[in-house]
Amino acid sequence: MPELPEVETVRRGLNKMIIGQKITAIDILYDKIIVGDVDTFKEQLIDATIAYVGRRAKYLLFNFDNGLTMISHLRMEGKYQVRSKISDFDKHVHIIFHLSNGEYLGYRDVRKFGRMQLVDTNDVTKVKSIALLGPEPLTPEFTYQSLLEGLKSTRKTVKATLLDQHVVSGLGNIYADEVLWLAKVHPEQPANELTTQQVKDLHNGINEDIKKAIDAGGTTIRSYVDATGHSGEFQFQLNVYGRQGKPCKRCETIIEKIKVAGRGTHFCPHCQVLQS
DNA sequence: GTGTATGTTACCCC
DNA sequence: TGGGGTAACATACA
Repeated sequence: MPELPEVETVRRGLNKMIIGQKITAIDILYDKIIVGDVDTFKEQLIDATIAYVGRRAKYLLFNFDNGLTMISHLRMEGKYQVRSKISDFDKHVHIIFHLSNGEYLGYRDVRKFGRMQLVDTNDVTKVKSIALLGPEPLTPEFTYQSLLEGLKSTRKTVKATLLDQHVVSGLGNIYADEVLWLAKVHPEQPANELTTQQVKDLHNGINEDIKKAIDAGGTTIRSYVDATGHSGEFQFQLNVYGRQGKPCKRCETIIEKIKVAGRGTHFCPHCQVLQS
């Protein structure tokens, strides 16, 4: 599913394909994707030109030359596609942007969970969902100290805390399991009980894993492809996610799968021991 | 038909 | 109150 590395890969693909294109028309086939008034959304984007696609955590930021930004979250299965004919889109494409070069940018979302919201570019950081995000990996703001403070402030399980976008943003279920394995931390360990060394290992592991995943173009587990239609390659480097029943790559103990914070959670019962 | 999958928000409850 | 748990969103697939 799209977590930070997948969204970053989509962003890069979009920037190669649609920069400088003007929106000439928009077809909205499923209203609930759009946050706010659908007609206003259309009116404000017609004749606007796409200047640059940015990103904050898992949010794509389509910046237009008229001072507006479209905040787009892919949630579980959202994806963007560029096609030369509308008939090239299937029934799961709910929003179609007509571009000035004659091509079409489609938003496909089987589950319809994704959302798009149009705001003034100057106000993007004031939008609640963006404003409350914690620092993201690979930025100067994501420090050992910031992670330590986020973990120390709660008795929630460390896994739930890593998934909490206010502590560190951009991680989802796959990378949360991966970094816990890297740092040898049990997913159900209360966040405020981690040792200094474990927090350091988590901080390093998050940065390194996210960087490797971006370099690999993200992880394709179920359906993820980037804006150019390519799969990611990081699934071949996963250490625990989806490996239940298989031997741990460090110690050969069989990887287990349990439920933590309502999510499927994979860990090595030998490397990742619950400490009391 | 049933259970499971994932991200985020809403909401109930102790 | 904070926070834990879970439903809801909508669909595909084993």
